[in-house]
Amino acid sequence: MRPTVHDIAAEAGVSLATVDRVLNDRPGVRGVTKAKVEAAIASLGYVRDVAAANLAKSRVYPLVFILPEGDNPFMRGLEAEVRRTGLHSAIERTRLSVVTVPAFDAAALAAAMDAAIAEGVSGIAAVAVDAPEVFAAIDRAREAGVPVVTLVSDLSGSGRDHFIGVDNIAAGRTAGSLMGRFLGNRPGPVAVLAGSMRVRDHGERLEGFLAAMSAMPNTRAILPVLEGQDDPDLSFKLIANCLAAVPDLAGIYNLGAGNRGLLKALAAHGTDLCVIVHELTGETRGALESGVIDAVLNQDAGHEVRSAIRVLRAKADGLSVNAAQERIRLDIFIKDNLPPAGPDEE
Amino acid sequence: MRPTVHDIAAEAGVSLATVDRVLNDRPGVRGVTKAKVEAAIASLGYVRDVAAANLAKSRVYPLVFILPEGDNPFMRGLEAEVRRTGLHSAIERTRLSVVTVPAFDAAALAAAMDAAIAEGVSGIAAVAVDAPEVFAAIDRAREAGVPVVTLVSDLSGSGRDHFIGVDNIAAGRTAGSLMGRFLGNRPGPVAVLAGSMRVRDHGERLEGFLAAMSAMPNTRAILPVLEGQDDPDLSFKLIANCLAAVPDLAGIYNLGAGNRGLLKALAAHGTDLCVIVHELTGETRGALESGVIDAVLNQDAGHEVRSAIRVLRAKADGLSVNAAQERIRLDIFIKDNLPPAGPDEE
DNA sequence: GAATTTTTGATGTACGTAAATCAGAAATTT
DNA sequence: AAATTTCTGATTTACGTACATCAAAAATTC
Repeated sequence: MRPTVHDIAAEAGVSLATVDRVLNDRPGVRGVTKAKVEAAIASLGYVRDVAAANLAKSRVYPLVFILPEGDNPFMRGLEAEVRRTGLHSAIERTRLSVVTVPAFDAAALAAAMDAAIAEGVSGIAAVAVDAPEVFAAIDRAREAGVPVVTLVSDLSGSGRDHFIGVDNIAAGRTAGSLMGRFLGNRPGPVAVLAGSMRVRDHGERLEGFLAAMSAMPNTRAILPVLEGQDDPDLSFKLIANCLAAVPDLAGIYNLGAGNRGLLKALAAHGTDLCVIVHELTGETRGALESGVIDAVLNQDAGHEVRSAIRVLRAKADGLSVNAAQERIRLDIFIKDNLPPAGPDEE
Repeated sequence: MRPTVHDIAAEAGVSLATVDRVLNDRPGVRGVTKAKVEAAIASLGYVRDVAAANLAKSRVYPLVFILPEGDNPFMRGLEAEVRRTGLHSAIERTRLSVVTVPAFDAAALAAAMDAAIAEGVSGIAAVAVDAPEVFAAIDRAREAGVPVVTLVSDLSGSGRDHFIGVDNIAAGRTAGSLMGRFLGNRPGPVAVLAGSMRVRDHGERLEGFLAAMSAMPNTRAILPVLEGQDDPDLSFKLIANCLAAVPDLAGIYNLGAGNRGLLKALAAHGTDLCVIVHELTGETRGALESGVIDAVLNQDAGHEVRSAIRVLRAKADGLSVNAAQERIRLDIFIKDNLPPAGPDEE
């Protein structure tokens, strides 16, 4: 049986009220007495029963997810995952809400964060935009005692409590390594399609990709990066032009979100290219199964949402987080280890 | 504010006691009344507050993990993970214990299960051995109302409530696909090292591997399976002999646990072979980083333990499980996406 | 040493549910 | 219609913690 506050009171030879004062940092306890109580806590190995405490406080945890607007399939999947999780998490005294803001709009993100703080949420998860306004908003959250985690795109150097997402440099390296090995000694250059180089994730992925490709035994030309702005039509045009202009093209790495345009261009082409992309969706899954795509790198939206909730709740309670458990892994999917289709793949 | 039992009583026009009888399936409620209460539950969207319920029941969940003895690194990692998790999970009213039994000993496993049932545990997680005794023991657990999940090695067709582990056929296929693609058009046969073909996992991995290899564009000879009994010395001898006898060997797939012997033989050889193995440990991590091993397929022990706990608790409470969340993924590691070393890698 | 302040104890209520008891009402049987 | 059985209500205690109040004790100040 785990010790309770009563056991501590008995062990320390004080009253329950005093134990309560020590446990909850209430004033009116002499240093000597406080030390006695703390010794009893330590010797009995007391751990507060969070469930009972929350019940007594009738505490709920309103958490806000701030996500970019637009038709980025990954973000929409993330949103769907939050909503789905929200249905089941009332049980755990958590109330989730989603706010969307224009993509890459630092001012809007900062405003949304301030609104959440004003509403008195107990935690914020946001896809960070790299701008001073956002740093400042995070600092304000910190002052207000509201924990903040960055989602998918980090903001290291800011006051954020935790980052939930993959290591994008490693993701790029992984793509480069697979591309190099899959191509072997087959000649021909490789094209890279990105959304925009102004986004930190994309920059990091490219960096890793180039590093891994240049470490391969046989050197291979990498064409200048195509920036498709994650727009299907523009991506289609860029890739179609590239396929026409570079007949000996050996592979394509899409490190951004615009897979739809890429796949459309490949369909018109008839492909024996090595194609590696990010994010497992219904479309990329189909292309993987049919052999158009060779590998998909993925971060699991469900895991990210659940991890964000666990971390924010732990931070709100002042508890520590299990770093190993909260690490988001980079999944490599080839057609042989595809998981059964989930509900969030369109 | 979420509705409580009091709200339901008011809504249904019955007393609190009656609501309690309906909620907990206690006898003494007429069909009409029961229907009224259930209607109220549905219309108010009542969900039982599990935390409060557990508090009231002062319920704890004693769970048993039954694992094979021996120096199988993966099993020992699993055990360490259970112990580590056990330290933190007292908070969640779960009490974990580990029982080890001789590997592949069906009678011992069945006896351990019966002992756990007799002790009144509220859930059993076991690495299943494929034998009638075990089927019978699972049935006895079922009759006693004790949920059972199989861990790592499944026993489909039995009464087990859930399987926690990877799809081993898909794992074999993945290994085969990677092997084929990494080798490209390089000639030479491939060797397969297993522990024992009498273990179901190993059989399934081989099956998947052979299927994927034969689906590759260029055919390639697969040497007869070497059975190293997961023993370092025997594995070393088998691989050393093979390397000597087959000078043009192109690759090795170890689908079992005996990586130590394999690595020792490779170290003495100086390798440009394509090597794919299972289970990320300190040794395989090092070999991956140094380039001796090309890919490691892994199932995360921490995830499996946490998943087993969640599933057993849900089953014990008669709740449903989130299948997508509980699916154990097959991780593909190459040197570029290695996670930081965890505590369970020796 | 008296007056004051600070510290401590005792006690009660609340959170949402479980579980038990006993009395009374309703339904069923005789 | 009476006796019996089956349901239902009212009430209480408990789980472990939070939080408030008031009185009593101890320490401090004057």
